[in-house]
Amino acid sequence: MELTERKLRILQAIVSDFITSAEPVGSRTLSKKYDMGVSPATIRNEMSDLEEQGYLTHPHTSAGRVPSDRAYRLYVDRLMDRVELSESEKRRISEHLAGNIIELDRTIEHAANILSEITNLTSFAITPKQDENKLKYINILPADESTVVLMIVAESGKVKNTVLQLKAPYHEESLSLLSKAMTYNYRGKTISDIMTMDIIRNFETDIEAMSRLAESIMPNFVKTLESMLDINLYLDGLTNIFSIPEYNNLEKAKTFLEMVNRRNNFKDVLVNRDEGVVITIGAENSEDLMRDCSLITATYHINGKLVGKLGVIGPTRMKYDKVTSVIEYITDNLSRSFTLP
Amino acid sequence: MELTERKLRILQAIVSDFITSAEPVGSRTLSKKYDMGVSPATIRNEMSDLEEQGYLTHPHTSAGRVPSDRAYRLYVDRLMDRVELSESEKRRISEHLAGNIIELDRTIEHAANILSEITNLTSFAITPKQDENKLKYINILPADESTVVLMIVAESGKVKNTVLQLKAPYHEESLSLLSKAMTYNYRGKTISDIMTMDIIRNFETDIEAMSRLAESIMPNFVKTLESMLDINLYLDGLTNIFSIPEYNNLEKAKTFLEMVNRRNNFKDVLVNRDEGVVITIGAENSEDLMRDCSLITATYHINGKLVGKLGVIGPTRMKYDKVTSVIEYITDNLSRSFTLP
DNA sequence: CTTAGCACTCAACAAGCAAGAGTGCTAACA
DNA sequence: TGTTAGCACTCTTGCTTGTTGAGTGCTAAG
Repeated sequence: MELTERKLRILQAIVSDFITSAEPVGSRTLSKKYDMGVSPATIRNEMSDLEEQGYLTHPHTSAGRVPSDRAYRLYVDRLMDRVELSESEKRRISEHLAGNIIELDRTIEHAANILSEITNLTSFAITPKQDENKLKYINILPADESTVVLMIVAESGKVKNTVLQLKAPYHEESLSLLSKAMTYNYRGKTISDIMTMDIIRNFETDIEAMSRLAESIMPNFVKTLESMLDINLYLDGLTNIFSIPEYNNLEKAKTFLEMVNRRNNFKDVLVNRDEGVVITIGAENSEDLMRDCSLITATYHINGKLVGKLGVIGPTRMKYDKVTSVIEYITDNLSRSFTLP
Repeated sequence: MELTERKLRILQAIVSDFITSAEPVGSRTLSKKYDMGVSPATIRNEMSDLEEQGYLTHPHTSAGRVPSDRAYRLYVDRLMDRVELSESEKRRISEHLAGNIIELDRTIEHAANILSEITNLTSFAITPKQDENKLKYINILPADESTVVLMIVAESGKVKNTVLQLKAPYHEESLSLLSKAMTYNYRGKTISDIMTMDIIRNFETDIEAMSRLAESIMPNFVKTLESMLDINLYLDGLTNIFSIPEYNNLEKAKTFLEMVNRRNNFKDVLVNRDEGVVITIGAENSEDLMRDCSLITATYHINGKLVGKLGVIGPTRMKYDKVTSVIEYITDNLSRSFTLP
């Protein structure tokens, strides 16, 4: 039941032709454009076999053939070639990601940005899960008579701050004391540890002023920690779908946009994907709404540990070779710039 | 050329009917549904007059009448009634905006959120311009052997921080010295002053270690200030347009989404609008792409000064009365929660 | 096994037609 | 003078029908 050399060649021709033209491809076109050395009739016979084996489908009797998910899978696994990015593309990418400031979130946003521009698809990126991230220190700084800034710094370099409105004025010394006490207590613990264990309740101190301060700050400390756990999702190139023939009817465009806009749902899908480059084609996606889409993701690393993801979503007919190369190139770049020397 | 009482009543009926039905309204429907006390024929005569005066249009000979921009303008200025929000809506809004933590950006995002949910339109919000905002202090904190966190606090309570990767290790004392020196220099100055004037170049110090540190930090200080000036734009309910008949063809939906997605352009439009509740209808909008849309914005205040904006964009056929009330209610709430007691 | 030839199928487009909604006008009425 | 009924007219919408072109499947010959 293995495919012959010729069948493979025909299949490859059909897939690449359909990927660029979006039109069902017929036997005549095939034999002309790709000089296969055989006549259309022969190709028809072969195509008929391929259809029987589930690699091709037939929108209707008198239309050409269209690759099935299975054909794309074969194409991705065995037929497609690596694509080397052009110099100008490489330059564009590095320029977008450059900068000696490590601004994690912004850099990732830019990565999603450039990805959608180069691929003309809808791109996305998520920031790493932070739950294994350890706290480095906590700082509470004065801002106003009754306003303070709570600042939490994690070992990864992630910083989060919240402006807090206190009910009463405070003493600056209490602030720095409390900062030190909290840092002493929580340093080196992971964020999720702090959240799940009961250490927060047990935070007690004998110094009266500090204890009152702690009372109003602790709940917000927890909230801020919580928000540090949040995974950010960046989407870009949403309107690109309008130039893709697959979405040239309202119903489909709507479905697509609504699917991607269910951000939490979409985040979950991304979080649960494996590391490395992962391609899921059409019905291989577990989500019903994604059955007509292909998803390509790759992972980037921060200091070789924390893992975030980046990728594109689009119709099953997409330039798998090119897109994969771009995504890999970008995630490599990201990992490198997020790794301290 | 003043409109008679009856013409006004007819116009009001047409506008409200069309706003809910989205169908051209004919004379027969009008006299039946809104018992005007006159026959369809009479109404036809009146409608004919109204059309002559530019309040109504005619998609084609045998269709009902459709209100023009001018009719909506009249409706908004004179005919529409205030709408009181339901208790449950009020509750939903306050719940969304509640919280004793002042997290400016997040609260504003939530506001845009609830606005689109209640109105079923596309909503947006922008954060205030920060250029009149004065610096309160600057803090440079240690994070790693060669990493520091630069933190800038403005008088409004706005906080911004950047993680900086230094080329060489530093002394903690130099950090706190530099923080103090910078604070001393820039406190009380507005952000745009600092950026435009030359004070940055002139930042000099005799202490050797500090000066080297300052050299690598100053450029990033400027960048961070720059990013503080950035106005954030939050959009929500984009996919709502798919349930609006006006956008039930691909071309229009595409145009709409692309217009809103040109974020910088859209930001500019918003920034340049007047304070208070502003309604612009169809061709009243200066932007070409917005000629088919109406825009309603209102302003909220932070501590009675800094001004941000919130609003919706949708087809000219929208529930002006309801939407205006919701927007006003939300901005009032925002202003109140952003004002320290 | 490959190929030429031919009948067959189906989508897409255009043209024609009927039904329905709504108007504009005219003439009669209060 | 304002209001109304009646009627012809217009235009959209949906339906049907016919035509064209692309492409297939099958058969028989090379």
